[in-house]
Amino acid sequence: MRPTEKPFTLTAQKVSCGRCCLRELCAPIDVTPQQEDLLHALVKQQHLSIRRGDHLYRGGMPFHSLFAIHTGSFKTYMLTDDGRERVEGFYLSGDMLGMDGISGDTYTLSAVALEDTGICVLPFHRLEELTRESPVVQRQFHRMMSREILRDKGIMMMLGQMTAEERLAAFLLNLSQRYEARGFSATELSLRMSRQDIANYLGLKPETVSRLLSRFQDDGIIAISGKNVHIVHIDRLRAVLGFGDGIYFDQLP
Amino acid sequence: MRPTEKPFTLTAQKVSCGRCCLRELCAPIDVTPQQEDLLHALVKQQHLSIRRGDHLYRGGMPFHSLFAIHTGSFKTYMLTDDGRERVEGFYLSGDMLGMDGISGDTYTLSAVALEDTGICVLPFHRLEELTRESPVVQRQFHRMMSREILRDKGIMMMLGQMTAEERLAAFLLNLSQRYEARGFSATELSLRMSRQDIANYLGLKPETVSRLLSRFQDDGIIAISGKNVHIVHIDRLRAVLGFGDGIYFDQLP
DNA sequence: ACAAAAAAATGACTTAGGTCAAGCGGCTCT
DNA sequence: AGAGCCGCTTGACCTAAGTCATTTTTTTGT
Repeated sequence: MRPTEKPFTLTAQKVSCGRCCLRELCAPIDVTPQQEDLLHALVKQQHLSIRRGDHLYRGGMPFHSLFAIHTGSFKTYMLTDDGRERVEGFYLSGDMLGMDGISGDTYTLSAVALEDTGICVLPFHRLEELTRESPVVQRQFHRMMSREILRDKGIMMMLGQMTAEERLAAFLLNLSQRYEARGFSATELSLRMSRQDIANYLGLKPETVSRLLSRFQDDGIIAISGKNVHIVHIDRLRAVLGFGDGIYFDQLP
Repeated sequence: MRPTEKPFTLTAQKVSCGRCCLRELCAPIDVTPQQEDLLHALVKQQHLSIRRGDHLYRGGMPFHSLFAIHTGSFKTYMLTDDGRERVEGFYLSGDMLGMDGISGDTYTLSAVALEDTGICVLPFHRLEELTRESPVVQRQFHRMMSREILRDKGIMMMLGQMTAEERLAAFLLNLSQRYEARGFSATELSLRMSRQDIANYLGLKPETVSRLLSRFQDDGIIAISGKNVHIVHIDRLRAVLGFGDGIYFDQLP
């Protein structure tokens, strides 16, 4: 079932970890420089490079750490009993991975790199220690977990009541928003994931995603060239959702 | 849009709170009696009685507490921009409510009682204090939040790739499992929520839910009488999902 | 740089579930 | 207790999205 590939190893490396990889924990509030130093000390200890197609973790592996994405992007998925996969989300630089592992002793999802990536390892027991010492860091960590819950509620909303067209529009707008928050263009998207993955994530079939992308292009809303999507009329894309603006189905910063 | 009803007030009452209402925090592990006392001291402070149809909290209200359901059941929902509601979940005695409020300063969902209920209030800042003092309680709280995340991933899975028939079977089996975990019959379910709510939760239309319940009954799998469902052949209900047993789409204990 | 393989696009047709409409029955309220 | 209302059920029909099949494009490995 699982493709053979090199086993999961913690390849410690000397990679400088900018503050971006702690966006979720530090931002958006008043972590004092001192506390920030603590966080950076924590995260600076271990770094990993995960190549495109390799796994950061797999469902069933013992849980020990959370991971902050320094560069690159991941998809997470869950395996069904009959071996098919269900894509649960796409994570970009600054996002935190691994929270699905906290409740048990093992990770529940699997995380696979969509491109060559650099990630920071946060040993969970160290993070817990730190949150016991600093109420501010504690609160920030709790916010982070709660945000993941909200994110999921948003996706449930989408899967529960949006049409295929609305889902795809919401997906593109969400990506646009997140790219923008990272300082990239909000209208020039580079889709790192396959149409298959997009379809799976949105609860659709690849053919439907293909058709809809073509339709959006024919309507002049977007221009596609392979993995690159140019959003020509972001307002018309918003209009597909039937309301002006706001947050779509996934509020990750 | 919102029906007028008595405003949200913290009607402190003298209700004895059995340990059941802290299932999520204490169970299943080794909280020492001492720590358990701390938790109970925390939770014993405030109790609420919420009548059927009344709200425990509403999206937009300032966040201050988590709530443990002592008796009764709730549904949570989110309002869409155009005022329709999306049912996010059903919560039974022992379940924890309000985690959607942690990430912001306000609750995001709304929680409405499906019957007359008794709930315990856990002021969040007190809970955070407590988790700073006790690593065991801290870990347990983190597990609880992570379990909520997993629960949502499970629902996403359902909404993303199950047929209507599978969703309804999963819903019934999930309820059965949770009733059983609370010491009730696994085969005699009393549905506290409307067909509308079930449909909305499952991403279906009420007519479809009705038809499927009738079909399950015609097939002899269940026997329905209004809100009461008797599961006649739980194995055949499991077979609808295409695999033997296990956990369905929602692992709340 | 080329060939093979995988991914994506497109068309024809099917179907699960939605929509609309009508009748039934069990609660709620006075 | 009885009237009225709302929620539930059921039927007939429709449509959005899925399925299957074919072609085109992109990616990958030598």
